[in-house]
Amino acid sequence: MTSKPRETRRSRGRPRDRALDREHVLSAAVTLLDREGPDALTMRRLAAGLQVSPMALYNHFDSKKDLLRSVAEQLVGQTQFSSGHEDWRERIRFCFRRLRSVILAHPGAVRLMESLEQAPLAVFSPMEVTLAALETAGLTGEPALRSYFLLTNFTMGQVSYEVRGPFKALDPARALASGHLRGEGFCHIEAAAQFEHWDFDAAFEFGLSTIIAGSPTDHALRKNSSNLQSTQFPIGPTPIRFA
Amino acid sequence: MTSKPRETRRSRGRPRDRALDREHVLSAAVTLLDREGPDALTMRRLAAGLQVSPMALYNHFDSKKDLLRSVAEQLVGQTQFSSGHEDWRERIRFCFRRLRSVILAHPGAVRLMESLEQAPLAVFSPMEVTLAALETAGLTGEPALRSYFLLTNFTMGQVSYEVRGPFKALDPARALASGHLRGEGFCHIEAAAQFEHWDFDAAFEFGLSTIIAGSPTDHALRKNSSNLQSTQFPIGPTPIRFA
DNA sequence: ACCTGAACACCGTTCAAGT
DNA sequence: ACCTGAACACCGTTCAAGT
Repeated sequence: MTSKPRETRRSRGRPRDRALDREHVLSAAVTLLDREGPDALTMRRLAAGLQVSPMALYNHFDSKKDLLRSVAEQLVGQTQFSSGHEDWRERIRFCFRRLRSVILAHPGAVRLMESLEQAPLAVFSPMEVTLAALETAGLTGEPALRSYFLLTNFTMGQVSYEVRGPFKALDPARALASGHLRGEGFCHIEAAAQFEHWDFDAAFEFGLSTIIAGSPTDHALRKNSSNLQSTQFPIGPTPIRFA
Repeated sequence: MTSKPRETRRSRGRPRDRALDREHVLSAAVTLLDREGPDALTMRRLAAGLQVSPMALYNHFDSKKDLLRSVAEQLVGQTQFSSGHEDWRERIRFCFRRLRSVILAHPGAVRLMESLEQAPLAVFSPMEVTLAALETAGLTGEPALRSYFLLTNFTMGQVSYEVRGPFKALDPARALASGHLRGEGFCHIEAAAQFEHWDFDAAFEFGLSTIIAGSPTDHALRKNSSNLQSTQFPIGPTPIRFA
């Protein structure tokens, strides 16, 4: 796993080639997560991959929780959420497209992040970018926080849904078998199930646009939503895709 | 744990008072989840609470996964998402307020549901209600699905954030210590941290209203968003609270 | 300071056995 | 048909010991 030889390049005489350091452990953890999923990311298997005793990890991390949080931290912490777009709307779109992209690039990271009870600090970077963008649009204080809240919760919710494979459970036969949809039937769901290919990118862009258009900015308050028609549907540039 | 004596009341002679049935196990699982959280919900502890061998549970559930999914199923399956409101907007609000409420009433259910790889069938009940409501507003097909998607992802995202205690990690000192917010500083977050009481109910209602107002219904398309000002901010009736 | 091996208290689940 | 106890292959983590 990550056979990078780890040249010990600081102060050549003494430091004793230690087998581990945080960075090395974290990169091994990410590749383990990517290859075998979040359930495989255990202290013992990670240590085995590093050819080290399980207890060696505890010299660099307080606990498994600490390690998992650090993995999440590293993933979102190394991505750039700010951009130079003039339009504050584009800055917000860029930010959340990036957030979605990092996580989709590491599908196991979704369940990992959901399992954390403390969010990693790095998630505050998108928050800062968004609040700054909204401020230039004249939106501050609690209303701005609510818009940020709406954006981030929608994004994380969609990504979570997306990574799980959305309609895996949408088999009408299964739905029929259970008695849960008794009252209202489920004819609309049956109709919906016919969309066999669901365009997540478009759904995501729709969500962003809807939320941005719905933010009570100065602009929106003064001109009585003159550009509603144009900001509601535009799909914009295609979202960032990872290689 | 749930000392209900379980009168065996069907066909009095024969059926042998079996120690367990699905319903009994599930109710014990819910109380265990509520009292000690999702991590405590193990097969062994659940069995111990029921004074039964761990393996006895496997006569009623295929696996732990099956049991956990059934717990989620029971929680959201027993709530009524449809209502008789005339306004389709109110029907949608009612539906998602209910969804939020059930889950908030069992905070451990958030991590539980996030840990499932297959969603329980019962989550399709809100879907059916929403698609039906949107249809009366003239919205069908893929646009309707997108609006549903936006609503449910926002709701689940907010609930998840809400249950975790949102600003637990928003200590500016911690944020300063890490180098992650180097580029842009984090003055906006610092300002935001001053809101020491965050109104989740209001944030949720704002989200619902924004999404509903942003749905491209017949109505919105014909009248050029005449009621935008009034539908964007209204908080509406107070959300459902559980006893 | 960093790593190890043995040990402890837990997991989910298989299996053979009981009724 | 339903339940049990013993056993297996795993966990995270403590601890005493090595260098």
